[in-house]
Order: sequence, then structure tokens, then C-alpha cells
Amino acid sequence: MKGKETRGHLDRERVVAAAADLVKQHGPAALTMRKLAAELGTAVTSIYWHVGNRESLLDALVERTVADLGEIRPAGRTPARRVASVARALRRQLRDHPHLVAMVHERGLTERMFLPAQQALAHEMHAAGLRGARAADAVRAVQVHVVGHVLVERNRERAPVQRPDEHQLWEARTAGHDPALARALARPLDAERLFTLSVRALVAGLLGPGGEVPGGRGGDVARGRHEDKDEGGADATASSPGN
Amino acid sequence: MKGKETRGHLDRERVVAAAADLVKQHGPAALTMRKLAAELGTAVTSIYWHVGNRESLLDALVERTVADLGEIRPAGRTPARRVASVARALRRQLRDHPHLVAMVHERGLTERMFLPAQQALAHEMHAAGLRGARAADAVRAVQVHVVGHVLVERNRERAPVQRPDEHQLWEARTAGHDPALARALARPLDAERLFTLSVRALVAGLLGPGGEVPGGRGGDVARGRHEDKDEGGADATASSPGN
DNA sequence: ACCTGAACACCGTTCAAGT
DNA sequence: ACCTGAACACCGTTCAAGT
Repeated sequence: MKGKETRGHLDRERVVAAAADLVKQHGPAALTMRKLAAELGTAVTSIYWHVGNRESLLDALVERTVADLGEIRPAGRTPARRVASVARALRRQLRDHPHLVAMVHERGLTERMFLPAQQALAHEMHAAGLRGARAADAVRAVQVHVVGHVLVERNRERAPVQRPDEHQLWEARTAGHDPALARALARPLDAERLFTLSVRALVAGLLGPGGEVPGGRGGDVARGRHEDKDEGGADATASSPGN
Repeated sequence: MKGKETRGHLDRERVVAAAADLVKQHGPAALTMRKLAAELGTAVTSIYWHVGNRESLLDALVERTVADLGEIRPAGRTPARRVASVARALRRQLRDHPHLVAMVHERGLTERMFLPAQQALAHEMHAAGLRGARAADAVRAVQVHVVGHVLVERNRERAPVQRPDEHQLWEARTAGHDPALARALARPLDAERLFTLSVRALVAGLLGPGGEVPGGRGGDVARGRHEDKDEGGADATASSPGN
């Protein structure tokens, strides 16, 4: 059952592969140099000769797993839908590799992870009529939204039960004058639904009020209203000293 | 310079406080039971008597720091702006406690962290004309967006230099037919700008095409077009076996 | 009720020594 | 060029023993 791979000579490739196996089967915490050595049937120190140290082993592992993520092909009849489909596909990829995502995130390599998706998004934003810097902003906004969403999702799933229990908290507190709102917030969160919902809203906002871009006025649609001056500075984060 | 606090008797409160200090000054990695004991001038094992183990010490620490996050007060003349201001304030809070955010995230307590912001958001969504479940969705969408954005931001900041270098990658690849887009994507990312931009888009999308809600038709404005059937299933994540 | 040192089972990493 | 065991400096946690 232990699956020790004694045959053949040790190899950087074999080390990384064994590490991937270990993570896939027992989670990132199980990837210790000693356990890895045991799995490979070698001395701990041999590993160091091939991969340097734990740090670069993790780098190599991340690189490897990122490399065989699938391509992303947009689907849908309108640009907005195609962008949304890319977002969903990206989310699915990330959710299919939960350990990887966690490791990549902890290593600060999130950007590296989804260049393919970035290209697909860039293509669709162009098709939607956005150009240049504005298109780039839209690409990145969607990108960050998806990855951020997945991170928060995974986080929520890992938490077995919330401490003060969001449910009771929302029952107790006023919640203003909308009991239906309070009830809805007290209900458990449907991450998938929230994701599609927020992506749709975000994309709609990014592509502008028209959204569809029938063919005419091009990228100017997304310009937005010009009411965006004097918004900064009044954020008001009050630090309550007493509490 | 070591600041050992030998005076007085040991206390659960003093242990947690010392832990907070350690994290604040040297980062989460510096918080080991042994270093903490040294800082407190006690034996390592004394700590266990007061806080049980490292796990619950971290819980207490997180709870403590979350507790004295400031209130969030919305600012702005329209609901959309007030929601955006809450988002910015929340982001600022999170960014002001980078270590905390990382620890909270690793402990799966993200939800717990921003209940105050949630209440502020709920209030504003109500004011914007959203009701019940729809308002709750909007609240959570903004919430997740902000936290996710901050997580990705922190991640990006921690990464010293991206491996294949996003810059060169985008210069090399086709990037379609929009060189300005490629150039823009090759430029370093301005996280703050992207944040305000994406929040504005998201909020606009959530509040609906009208957005401002002058007073008349109420929540129905945010209903959106009814073109949202038959979108699932065609996500198309192709796993390329060869590459 | 509180604090202690010794001990256990783990870590990652280095290094001199082997072939 | 590759692999090894011993050793070092760390971890979190337990436990019997002190007061």
C-alpha cells in the first residue's frame, strides 16, 4: 500500500512527480522532505541534490501542475456570455485543483496560474468592442474577481462552522427594516449561484449599459457616465478606541 | 530591546497580547510557542495551561484583532457611491492588517472578519431599492469581491518577480490584433485603480442599468434582462493531454 | 491553581564522507 | 556525478513533578 518507488535512478522529474502524488493524496501538509524521501525509498539528503531545497521543489511542483491545466475555450453567442463562460471555466479549473490553488496562493504565484484564461479574456474583450487600456482593465477585473472568488470560496468550505454563527447573528441584529434580507443573509451561501450572478453583474458593468455592442459605436459604449470626480478621501473607517 | 514582560502573573489575556505583538512586529511565521514563551519570560508549557494549544491561541488572536477593527460608515450622495465607499473602507481595513488577513484566511474565518461591513452594505443595498434575497445577493457579491481582491493583491505584492515575467510573455504572444491591449497588459498592475474600477462596474451591474433609483419604480429596476436561461453546461475546459 | 524541565516525535538543512 | 548517515537547530505537545 505504501507505493514506494525503488526502481530506477533518482531524478528531478521523479522527485517532483512523487511530490505531486503526495500532495494529491494527503494534502499539502503531508509534503515533507522526509515523507517524500520515504516515498521514494531514498535518503532525505538525496532529494536536496536534485531539487536544491523545499522552496524550489514547491516552485517546480507548482510550475508542473500549472502547465497541465487545460486550455480555455469561450462559449456563448454574445461577448458578455463568452466572457462569463471563460470566467466559469477558469473557476472550474481552479476548483478542480484545490491543493494546487492553495499552494500557488501561498507562494504568491497566482498571476502565473492563469495566463491562458487571460488571453481568452483579452480576445473576448476585444470582440466586445473594448480597446487598449480599457480592455486590459476589463480583463484584469474579471481575472482578479474569479481568483478572489475561488479563494474566498475555498476558505469558506474549509471553515467547519462559523464561530458566532452568522445565522444567529443575523437573526439577532436589527438588519434594518427588511426581515427578508436578514433571513436571506442568514441562509447558507450558494457559492456557485453567487459566482455566476456576480460575474454577470461585473461583466455588464464593464461592458457598459448597452453591453451587447450590436455593431455601431464601438468601444465608446463602455465609457460610463462622467460622474467620477471627487470620490476619494471620504472613506470613513472609524477606529473605535473603546470597544 | 527584547521587551520581555516578566512582571505580573501570566494571563490568557497577556499571552494573546504578546502573540499579537509578535505577529505585528515579525510576521505570522515568528509566532512560535517557544518564541512566545521567551517573550513572556515563562516556560513554554505555561502557555499551554492558559490557551490550550497553538490552534486556539490563533483563534483567540484572530478574534481579538477582528474585534477592534473600526466601524464602517458609508459616504457619498448616491447609493452606488455609498456602496463603493463601503467597499473601499473595507479594503483599507483589510490592507491595514495584512498579517491578520493572511492568518484569518489560513484559518478559514474570512466570513467572521467583516460582519460590520456586511451590515453597512445591507443598509445601502436596501437604500438603493434592492429587497430581500436580491439585496442579500448584492451584499455578498460585493463582500466576496472585496475580500477576494485584497487576497489577490496581497498575493501579488508578496511575489517578488513573476517567473516567466508577464511582461515579456505578453510582448511575445500574439495578443490578437490589439497591440495597445497587449502593451497595457504588459504594464505593471495598479491595484488601487483596478479595485475602484471593478467595484464601480460590479455595483453598477448589481443595481441594474438605471443604477441611481431616483425614487419611482423601486426594486424592479435591478431585475435585469430576462435573457439568462440555458447558459450552463458549455463551459469547455479542454484538458490537453499532450502538453 | 499555576508553573516547571525533561522528553517525544517531528521538521528543514548542512556537511563530511562515501562510491 | 550521485547518494549516504550523522548532526544541528528548530518545531508543537505531553507528562510527571513541583509549589
